[in-house]
Amino acid sequence: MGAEGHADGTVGKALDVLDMVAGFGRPVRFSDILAQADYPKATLYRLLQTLTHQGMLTLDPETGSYALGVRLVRLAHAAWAQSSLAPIARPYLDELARETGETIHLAQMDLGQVLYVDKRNAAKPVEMFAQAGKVGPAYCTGVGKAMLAYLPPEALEAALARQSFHRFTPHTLASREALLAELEAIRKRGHAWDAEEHETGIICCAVPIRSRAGRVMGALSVTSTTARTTLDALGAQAPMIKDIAAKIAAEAESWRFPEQV
Amino acid sequence: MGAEGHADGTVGKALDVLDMVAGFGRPVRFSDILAQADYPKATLYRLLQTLTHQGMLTLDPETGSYALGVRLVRLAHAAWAQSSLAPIARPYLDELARETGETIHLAQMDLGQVLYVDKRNAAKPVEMFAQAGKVGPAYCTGVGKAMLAYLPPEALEAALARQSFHRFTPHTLASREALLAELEAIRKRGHAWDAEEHETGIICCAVPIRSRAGRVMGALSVTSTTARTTLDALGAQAPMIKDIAAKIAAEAESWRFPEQV
DNA sequence: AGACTTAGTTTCGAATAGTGAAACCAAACG
DNA sequence: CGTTTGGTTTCACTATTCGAAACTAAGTCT
Repeated sequence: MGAEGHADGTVGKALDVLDMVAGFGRPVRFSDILAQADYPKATLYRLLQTLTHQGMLTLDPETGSYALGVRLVRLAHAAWAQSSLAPIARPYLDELARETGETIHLAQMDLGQVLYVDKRNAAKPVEMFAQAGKVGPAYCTGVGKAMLAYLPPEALEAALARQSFHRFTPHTLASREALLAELEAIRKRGHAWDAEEHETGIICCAVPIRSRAGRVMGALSVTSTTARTTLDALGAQAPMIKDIAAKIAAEAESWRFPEQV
Repeated sequence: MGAEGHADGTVGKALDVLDMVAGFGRPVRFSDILAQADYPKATLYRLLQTLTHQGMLTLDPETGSYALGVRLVRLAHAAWAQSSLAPIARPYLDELARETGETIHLAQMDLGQVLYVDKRNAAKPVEMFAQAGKVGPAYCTGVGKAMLAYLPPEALEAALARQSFHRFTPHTLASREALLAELEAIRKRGHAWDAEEHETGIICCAVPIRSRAGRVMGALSVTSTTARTTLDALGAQAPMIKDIAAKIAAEAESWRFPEQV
């Protein structure tokens, strides 16, 4: 029915609105949202009221503008702590950052997009969640390709359908075919490159984090610049990165079973 | 109708379930949730299905257990980045941590409870979100009392109604009257103490962060131990803490107006 | 001041979406 | 092989939600 995303039920609509408010990145007034959403005035009004009443949004009575509520932050804490990967990977990321002196990314797949879950920055020791939580494209980032390469066919298909294939740089793989060929190469090689495909001057080496059963749980990458190093030099570190990815995977898996309370 | 919390509409119920899953702090199976929630089987099932379909939950097909979804992490990132206080306060917290060498907390009020939004730890430079996002009681923490003291009457009443007044230590103010008297003292003094009221050996000095109009936006605290310092010594730093709180408030406020896009 | 937008809130009958007891299916158990 | 446990589906009933339209409260303009 709806032109876009099939928001099922009231809950879907409410979450849709929530995303919308989040998308603005600043407090928004009723009419701002009304313009963007194609829900009728009264409906939107009720939706906003419900969300506010539930603490997912807050309405500043002075300016009459909505912002994301604290309940989300609370939920988020749980989500992050629970997301099998992030808390477990923490010490390993620290280690990897220390060893390499480069920027480290930990990412997961989210509907064809890359969601950065944690990050270590060469300069600023532990800078997380100010950057982590962001989303990026899958087809032109190291972590994205590393995950795509090991996705089961149906999931890959679903993910591919959501790629924009925008050409960010001259090196961007801007077609489905080019990407598929690259994914094949990644599987052969065992790790993915980002050869300035997303941003000029930025290169990285990424490996998937996979469960023993082969399920892709996330990806880990070491990022640097062409000014500082080369792909080959980064590649020399691939075995170490893979090793750490394996450790994270192992620990993440062994976490599930002893949950008998 | 419902014995407990008045969850209005389907959205309320869905969010309720979400909280529930978050509360477990680990992947949970259908029946775990069913036991906890008092929704009928079929209803809960549909709710979970919707949430999963929406990406707020993920269902691990292997173990058949639900966990919080990535969409939540994405939303949370936005919530944190947008929560007028947290991102602005970042550099100030760093500064305060450097100056005092103690643990710093930034908190907001969430339905009568204290929600820790950011944290600096004396030992580990920047440890956030692993601790931040947690909630704690308001009546027996420094930040909690600092905020309560400056809440408008109705909000204070609502918050008080939600305090458990559990006696954590011999110093806990375990009654409404004792707390009200203390709040009065805090207003006189301009800052709040935590004199081992929540945990033995832990003391802190907290100040509210208030808008020019007087609205309580959050609170800031410096925490230490009785082994290392005394309340009086902490009190000597109160002016500096207040100063920083004022700076954060000012910057947070000046953020709203230039939003004309 | 009076007329005319603009922004947000409320109403109310019709339509839809949510409800939940009960039936059902599939494993695991004894 | 009958039974329990854990999860999914059905379906008639009804409470919720829908959304056009009416309404209120500020601004603006002339």
